[in-house]
Amino acid sequence: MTATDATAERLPLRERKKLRTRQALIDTALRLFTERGFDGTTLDELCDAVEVSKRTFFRTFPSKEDVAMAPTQDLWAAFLEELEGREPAGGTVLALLQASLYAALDRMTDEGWADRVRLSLRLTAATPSMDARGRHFCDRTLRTAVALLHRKLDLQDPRDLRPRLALDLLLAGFQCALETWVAQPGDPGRAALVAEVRTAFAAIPDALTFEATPPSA
Amino acid sequence: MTATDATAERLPLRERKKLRTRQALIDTALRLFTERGFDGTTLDELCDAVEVSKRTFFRTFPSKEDVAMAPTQDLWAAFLEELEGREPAGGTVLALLQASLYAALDRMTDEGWADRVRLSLRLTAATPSMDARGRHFCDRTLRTAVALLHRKLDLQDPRDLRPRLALDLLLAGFQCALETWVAQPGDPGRAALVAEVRTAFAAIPDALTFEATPPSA
DNA sequence: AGGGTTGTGCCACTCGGTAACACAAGTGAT
DNA sequence: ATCACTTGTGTTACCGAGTGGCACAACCCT
Repeated sequence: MTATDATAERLPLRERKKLRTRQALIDTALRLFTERGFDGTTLDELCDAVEVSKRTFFRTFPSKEDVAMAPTQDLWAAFLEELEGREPAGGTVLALLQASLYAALDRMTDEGWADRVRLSLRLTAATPSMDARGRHFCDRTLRTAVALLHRKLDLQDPRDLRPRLALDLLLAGFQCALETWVAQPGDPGRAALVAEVRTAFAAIPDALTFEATPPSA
Repeated sequence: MTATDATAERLPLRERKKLRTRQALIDTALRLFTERGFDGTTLDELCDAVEVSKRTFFRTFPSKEDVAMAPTQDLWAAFLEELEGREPAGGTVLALLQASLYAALDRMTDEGWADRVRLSLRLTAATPSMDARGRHFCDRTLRTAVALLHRKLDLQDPRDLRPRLALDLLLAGFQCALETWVAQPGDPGRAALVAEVRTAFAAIPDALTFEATPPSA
């Protein structure tokens, strides 16, 4: 319907159908989960609403949690693609990573993307099992990216922790940005998110030198 | 049997029994999960082995995953206590956090602790649902610590990201240390883990300034 | 010893997730 | 158009995690 249409214009009919039910599942899931809560919605109800069998659901998504986290997962997939496409040429690794993330954000041109991400994040914050799953996914992406960096930078020592730590910083900053963005009133769009990301990234260097002065002093 | 004995010397009989079955569940779970795999072991089998009803299991642990992650959770609880007990007095926040973690590690004096953690981590690495749950727990600890820091440092701006980022760095470094430690041959003890932590923490400043030089140059 | 409290075992149940198999729908040929 | 072939879907039956309710036993206090 909304997101994948541009890229799926001329696919075989079968594939288009699959994408349509996939998108319907995502949208309906976000709606139902938001209305009745994640645990308050059974998979059967969701499948009834979309008129799909439970079997089909699990062919499309690996778990109940994943259907509501598709929007953010798209972003991370784009991030990995961007990182893959970039060549290291001067500047810090952290800057390279940040540039990839900005580019990935720029690619999320879909109309409802920001709203879906917002719904998804609110659900994640309210649902432990979704939170857990989300962090697991994040970590898998991080590991893929670490391996990619090691390859791209041609690092001799596989135990060199610097790429890993840089990625952790990127992730931490982005998480912060997402949290403040999703807490904003109204429906701030993608641009507002990018602004938050810039703020968060700007705070990174200070985090190391941040002095622990006692409050009385 | 092993860990909580020192502190539980003279508790009411009922509490001691509870702790004993708890410890038995942890040890048996680590053994069974390691032998047959996490998914290859049903809760019924575990409960039969410990001679406890499934109902009792869920009164002791909130999920099947948690029983195998108790050792690390003990460490994080100790970390929070240490952080709570320390007063900020000069030095960076990051150093304060690192000191708390070292102190928490020093408190894990239990004989089998290192071995249990190793088993637990290997299981976690091999079991997605355990990994997810573990990261969720880590994040909850992080949030508690962030709130604690904001209170202790008497920060005016609740959106100040520096404590959060510093904690993320601490966590990232510790995760790195755990991974390399658990991959070491033999059964390195707690001291070896502390050494790995020092190495990882030493790499943190470099992560920011790490240059992305192309491999050809 | 006896009454109150608290943990435990058993039973039945819901729901997420999977396997097997039959069937319908899309695809590509003649 | 129609035929075989491939591929996605629905149905049924099932397993295992996790929960609620209730009776019962074990501990604790006096």
